[in-house]
Amino acid sequence: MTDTRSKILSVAERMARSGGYNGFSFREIATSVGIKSASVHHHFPTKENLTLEVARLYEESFFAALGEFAPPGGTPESQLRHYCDVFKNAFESSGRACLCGVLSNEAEQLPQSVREVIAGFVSANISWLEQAIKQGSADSGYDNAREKAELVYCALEGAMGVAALKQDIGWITRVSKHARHAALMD
Amino acid sequence: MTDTRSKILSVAERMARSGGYNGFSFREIATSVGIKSASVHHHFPTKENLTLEVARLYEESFFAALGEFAPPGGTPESQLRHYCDVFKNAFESSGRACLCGVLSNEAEQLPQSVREVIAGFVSANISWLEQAIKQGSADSGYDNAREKAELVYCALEGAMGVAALKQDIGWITRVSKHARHAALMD
DNA sequence: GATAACCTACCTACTGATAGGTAGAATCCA
DNA sequence: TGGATTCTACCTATCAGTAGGTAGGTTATC
Repeated sequence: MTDTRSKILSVAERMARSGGYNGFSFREIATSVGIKSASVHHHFPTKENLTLEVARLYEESFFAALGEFAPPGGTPESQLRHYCDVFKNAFESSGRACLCGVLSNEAEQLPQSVREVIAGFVSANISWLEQAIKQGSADSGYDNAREKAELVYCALEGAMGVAALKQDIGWITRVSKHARHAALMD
Repeated sequence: MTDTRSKILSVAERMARSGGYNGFSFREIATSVGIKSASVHHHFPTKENLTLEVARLYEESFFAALGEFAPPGGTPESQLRHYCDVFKNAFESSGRACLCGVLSNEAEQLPQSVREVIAGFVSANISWLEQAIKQGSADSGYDNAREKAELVYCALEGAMGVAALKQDIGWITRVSKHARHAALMD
């Protein structure tokens, strides 16, 4: 709502994507925003609270970019291309991996509420992809759509990690291409 | 060498795989081993030092399980299956993701030396896979071997993350199957 | 005059790291 | 052989710095 509030969320997202849950602090966020850490607590009482909000907004804007449902007009090809581009853009605009991918790798030490949001993000992605792959094929032409959706999602999350490590978007481009191909062939 | 030293390394690996670089501390390790944190510093002067050793040993034992080079006798099919099984076993025996996958997602905040070891792990994996996919095909039957290797690696790292998040090995099984299929088709 | 947004000042707990010491085993040398 | 020395593996105690979080005061806005 407030300008400060959204600045906090934006800085927190950036920091969480670069170092995970344990990789950011109220003090760092405060410094970056230009306020004191106590003021961050005014907007978000606890770290769990803040992280939850960051994760929810991330998912929201991710699916806003994606379109809540796969647009009914497109071919599976065009939809998968669109899906991969959302990931690619997420990396391109930040040089960082997917927030949910990063947090997944700390799952064991995450507050349960955060873990649940992350798990929801994964499920929503798989559903979107499954629908996109199935679309327009009443026949059994695209079998195993759900498993193929899992492949595409996992491949992209993995590629985001490597791309962030090597600071090379090529990994996303190449892995996207082959993952799409795999999802649509048989 | 010493029993204590290897206990420290073992505990550190477990903790790093469950929470990343910022997810473990000298004190936690010490408590788990049954000594004091100063004694951990006796064996490993700095955290960078300790993490470096953990990462090197992880890579070493990973490739020991894999076989330094793809065994010349096997078919690409059998070799890829073997590769996927190494990942699957790594999850099965610990319920945790790949150390290098976890650390990749903190790359930005990692000491450079550690980042380099992780990057080396990725490269070694791609080389192994590329060789396995190419093997026995002097013709152009297996084109784009390197890019397919990247797909397999990224898919598996992604699947390890989701499997750890959901505590469900099925993700690794299913993604492995489709990634292998994608790498060998065309 | 409320309410929101921010501050100073502080707390407890924990971080990686260091200083300095001790018990005991190994090594050296007359 | 036996005393002196050195090394290993740990210890206690402490450091400065940072973590998340809180109490209570100030300022600005409606």
